Amino acid sequence: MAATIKDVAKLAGVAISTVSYALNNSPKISQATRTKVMEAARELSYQKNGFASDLKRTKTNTIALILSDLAGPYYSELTKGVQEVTTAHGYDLIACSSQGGPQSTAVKFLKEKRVDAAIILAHNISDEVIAESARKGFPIIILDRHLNNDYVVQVEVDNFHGGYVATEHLIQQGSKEIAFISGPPGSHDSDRRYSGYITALNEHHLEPKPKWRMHGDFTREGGYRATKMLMAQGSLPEAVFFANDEMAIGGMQAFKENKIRIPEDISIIGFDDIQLSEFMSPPLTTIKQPKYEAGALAMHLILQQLADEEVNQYYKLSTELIVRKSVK
Amino acid sequence: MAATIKDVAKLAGVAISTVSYALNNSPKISQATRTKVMEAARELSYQKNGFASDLKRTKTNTIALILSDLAGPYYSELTKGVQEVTTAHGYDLIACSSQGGPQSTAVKFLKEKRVDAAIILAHNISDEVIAESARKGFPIIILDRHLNNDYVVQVEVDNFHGGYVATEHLIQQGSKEIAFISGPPGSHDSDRRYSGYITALNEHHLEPKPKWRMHGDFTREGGYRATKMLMAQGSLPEAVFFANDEMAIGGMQAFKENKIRIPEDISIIGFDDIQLSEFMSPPLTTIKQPKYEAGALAMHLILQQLADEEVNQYYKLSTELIVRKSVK
DNA sequence: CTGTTAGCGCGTTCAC
DNA sequence: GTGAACGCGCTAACAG
Repeated sequence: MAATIKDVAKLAGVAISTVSYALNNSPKISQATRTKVMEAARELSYQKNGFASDLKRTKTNTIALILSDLAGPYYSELTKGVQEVTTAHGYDLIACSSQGGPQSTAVKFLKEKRVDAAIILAHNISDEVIAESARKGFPIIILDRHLNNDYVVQVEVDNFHGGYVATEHLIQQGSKEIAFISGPPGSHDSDRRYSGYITALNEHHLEPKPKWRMHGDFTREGGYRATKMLMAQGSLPEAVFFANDEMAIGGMQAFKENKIRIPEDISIIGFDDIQLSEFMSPPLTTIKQPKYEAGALAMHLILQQLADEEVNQYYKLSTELIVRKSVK
Repeated sequence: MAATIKDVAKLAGVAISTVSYALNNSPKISQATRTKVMEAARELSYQKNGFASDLKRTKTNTIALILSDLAGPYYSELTKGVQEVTTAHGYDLIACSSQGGPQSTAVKFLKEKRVDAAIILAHNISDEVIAESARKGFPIIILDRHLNNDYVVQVEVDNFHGGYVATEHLIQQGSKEIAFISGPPGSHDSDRRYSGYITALNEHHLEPKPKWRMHGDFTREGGYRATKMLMAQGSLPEAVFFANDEMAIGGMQAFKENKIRIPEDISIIGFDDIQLSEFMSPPLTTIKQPKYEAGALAMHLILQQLADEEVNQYYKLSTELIVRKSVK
């Protein structure tokens, strides 16, 4: 059905290679021939098969942004950073999801050399898969974990410091009993934020209590459930540090249902500074991540590596406390 | 650097075709040989080149979801609908952006046969590009426009009826002077909503006034600017129908800055029911689109077409009025 | 100079 | 279980 280069050659009455040269603007071809070829191509509405040329060129010119869930509340600022740099340098960008584990689209693209590089922000992709895919000439940037691999570069937000600052802020504002709602088990980001929390408590000689630690999973429902469990314990902490904003929003919902007022009865702080935060009532105090910068940096690092330049293996970006109204 | 099937064949001491069969679990290969091959593959950490096999198979097994902006506030419910159906049927899904016009990743993937089908929700892709890409055996579903083409199927939300219901609701609640803030020029969705608005006005013998019509562009800033312009006219309408929620949110901001209270001083209604709407203060009354359903339906239609089944050329899904607190 | 021949990239699949 | 053609386009080397 669809026309191939062969058909165009036949119609134009020239050799296949001539068509290729003409269509790729090689100076070898005369204007007359070029026009003839173009016309034939138009007539057959010929479109080259992208795979065939990628195959030959062993270069796809496209970068994959791998997210745990395409539909998720993923970081649009980050995507914007990636996208802008990508486009500015003439590369193509595709986003794919790692849902489905080893069968996922993400894994397929990572392994089968379908892209020239990848940026990964997908906690549900295993370290092994990344390690297996990493190879010379195929830069991978990871945004959500540590991994020691020569071919993998890490761009990390300073989660530890963010967690520390959040907790410190709660303490400064007068809280002593501070709960922590974590992300999914094994989440590197959540763990680092927790470390910051613990460190801040320790510095102020406050004791971290196990009952003030609940597990969420970075979702709104998870935050809601964890908060309900917190309340079920009978006594309430003075403040809660949610490991991300989504969970904080779920928590606010839970508190509201139990007529617990924020910040009068309890202080709340989140992490991420997602768009919704400032629209909550009260607006959510949180830790802002430089997401746009992270995305842009990741993409820059890829470009440098594709250009065979040396880059460091590790980059850390700092966070910022955004004070709004959810902390007393 | 990277190992090819040839290397595996050499190491395993078998023919290239044998490796291919073994790796694809063909019954033609004995268990012993299969194991030998697998081992060689592992040793070389062989990964097939996805393009080569797609090329040969002339099938990619992947579907493209084309959005106007990967970073935009795109419809995550829609994506979820698409994603779930796609995954359930063993297809892969990639999302790409049409930013950059004819040079965009979206256009490249559409034209160069890099995917088996596409779902388009990207007002900045031209009808021509779609028409040029449409061909037998390459299903395209469009969610945001009309287009008469044998190879293109349309899934549309009933924008006309949504616009009608929104306006009707404002009228029922006592408004007579109703402004309409439109989307970007040429937006099919916006136009249909506008028609619904006009029809409702007419039915109630209310006259649409040009001064109550402003142009936004579906962004928050656009809604903000349009609203400022509306206010600059001196007199205010009793209600405003924003062609989407993002603009309504921008509008609310503008009203707030001018100390105009919602809904006491002016009623507001949006369109889309994006996540933020219910968190606004006051919560935004709006028209909900069945986005998940639209996505799932689009993907189902693709599967049917890939299976060579006949499908209709046009599907319409209905909208729903969500009453919250922004209308008096 | 213009345009052609031939081989390549890598994996799949048919005929033997 | 193997050899070889094939999918489609690119490009070095060569002939006109």
